[in-house]
Amino acid sequence: MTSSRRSRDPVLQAIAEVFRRHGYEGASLSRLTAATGLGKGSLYNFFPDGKEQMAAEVLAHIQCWFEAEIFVPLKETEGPLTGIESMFRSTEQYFQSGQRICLMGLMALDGETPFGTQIQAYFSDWQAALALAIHSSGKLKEESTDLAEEIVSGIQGALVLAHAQSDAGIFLRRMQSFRRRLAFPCGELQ
Amino acid sequence: MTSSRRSRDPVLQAIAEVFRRHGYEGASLSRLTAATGLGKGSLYNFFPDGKEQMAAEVLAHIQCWFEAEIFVPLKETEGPLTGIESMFRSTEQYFQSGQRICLMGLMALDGETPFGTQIQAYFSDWQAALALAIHSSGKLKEESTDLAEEIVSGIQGALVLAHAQSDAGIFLRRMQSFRRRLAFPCGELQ
DNA sequence: CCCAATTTGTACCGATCGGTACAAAGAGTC
DNA sequence: GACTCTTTGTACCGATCGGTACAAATTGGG
Repeated sequence: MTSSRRSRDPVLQAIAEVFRRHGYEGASLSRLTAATGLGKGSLYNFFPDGKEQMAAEVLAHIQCWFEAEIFVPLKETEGPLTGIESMFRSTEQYFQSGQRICLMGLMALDGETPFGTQIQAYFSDWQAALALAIHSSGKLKEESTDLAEEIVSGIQGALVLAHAQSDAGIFLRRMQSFRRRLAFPCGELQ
Repeated sequence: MTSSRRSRDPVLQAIAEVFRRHGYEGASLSRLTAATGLGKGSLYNFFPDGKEQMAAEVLAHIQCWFEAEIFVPLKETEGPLTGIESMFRSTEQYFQSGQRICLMGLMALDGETPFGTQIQAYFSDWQAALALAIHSSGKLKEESTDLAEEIVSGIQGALVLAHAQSDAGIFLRRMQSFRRRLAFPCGELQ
């Protein structure tokens, strides 16, 4: 039991990578067994409900990671910009400077999956936490939610474009642009 | 022969919708026959090379549409903002105010498809045309390409977020935000 | 060391995958 | 109406799909 908990994490990460590369329908059991190094027997021992459970747990794992590493710092850090800057840094690191894809975004586009609510929660949590941080950095409430929407969606778009062009620079440039946008004290630019 | 050309377009559109909803791997022949109303025989008569040819022609069709309806107006319209505003309007219409997904963006994320160059061309054509229009509206060259990158990627992100939240308002709000961003005369906001 | 519980590999299931073969049906031409 | 040429439906192909059954191997606690 303890060993199952111990080994669950790397397995989940390998599975996540398969979903990222092939989408939900493209993540076949043969690819999943190859990526994890586990046979079907082990895989169905860990995830009795099959592919759907694997995807659900991967998404929950991702949500958890972002909650701990990004949303909480956004909401709790006292210094107004330190939480936001830590978000940018963690985001750049997580997405490997734009070379890695956001599984939540991919599954959102894929549609027809039973994970709509998980995906919805991920994005609204992110936007809410960021809006709060921006607001507490001195901007108006309205402008803060608008900027948060712009940045959260902008990150997704930057990942799409960076992957389409195989150019991680696009992602990093967009992130710098968001930083610049937040650095200005007030709302004179809308 | 003439009838084959005549009926090819609506068939392509039905196929495109299947790819949009299910991705490349999820677009099974059974779904494609159901969506087009054609049997396998007819489908392979139109597209002898099967699914790959269907996807390639769908992407080419999309590229063509954008070229004619968006990129050319962007490059040719004399009035600086009329071309850009027409892009926003056509984009909103094409993506049905954010309820429809960008197949190019989806395929870009899906990866592992043999359409990388087509997707790359689509996005770089769009960005180049938009950058030129922005530049000719009076902004600096550098700022123009940056703004074009921001807007093209921002549109993709807006589509992702709008679909994730099932809220077309997100897409329309982002588009309005881009309009505002371009309305300001110069680059004092960076 | 033994025993119970877990973990693993393998064989197998029906269904569906993308794709082919081919004969019947239509359509246009003379 | 006989002749092509295209379009269509149907049956079929091997491969792979997601998932199950189950016995062998492994593991951990006593």
